[in-house]
Amino acid sequence: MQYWLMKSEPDEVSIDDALEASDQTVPWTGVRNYQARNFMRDAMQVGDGVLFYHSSCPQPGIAGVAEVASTPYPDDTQFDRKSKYFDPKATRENPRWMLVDVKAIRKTRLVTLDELRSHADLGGMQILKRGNRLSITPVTPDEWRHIARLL
DNA sequence: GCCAACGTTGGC
DNA sequence: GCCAACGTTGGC
Repeated sequence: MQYWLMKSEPDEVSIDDALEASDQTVPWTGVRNYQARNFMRDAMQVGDGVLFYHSSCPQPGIAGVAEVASTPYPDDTQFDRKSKYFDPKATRENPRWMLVDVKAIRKTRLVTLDELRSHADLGGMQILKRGNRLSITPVTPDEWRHIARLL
């Protein structure tokens, strides 16, 4: 069992959108970074805990709790010419981008970046590091427990 | 909209 | 394999 923080732009998929989806589950489409892909493809297990993070919005922060709900499979948007996530170098035989399904468990109060920064125990979180851009990052069990108490 | 940080691309 | 140029991310 591992823990993860996954960023989503609420304009695209918010925690509310995920909760309203069928089975409260959404495919985590659009990741086009190899490190983030590798986490989904190689490291995630069904049932892993997920902090659902809202980014690129007026109030960035942790907005909900979710879990990994599938094994990895190809991200369909890479094959769709009309999608902004289309990748001309990807083929069905040789997909480049893999994803997992994420099942929303519950919406939480918004734990903002400022609040996260105010907790010394969370100082090591990747999301708080300068220049961090990775949309999926591992969360340690200690960080998970600490954040769970804030929610 | 700005811009620092960082990933990717491609010429060499 | 280096590295400059370019593109993207994401908080502010």
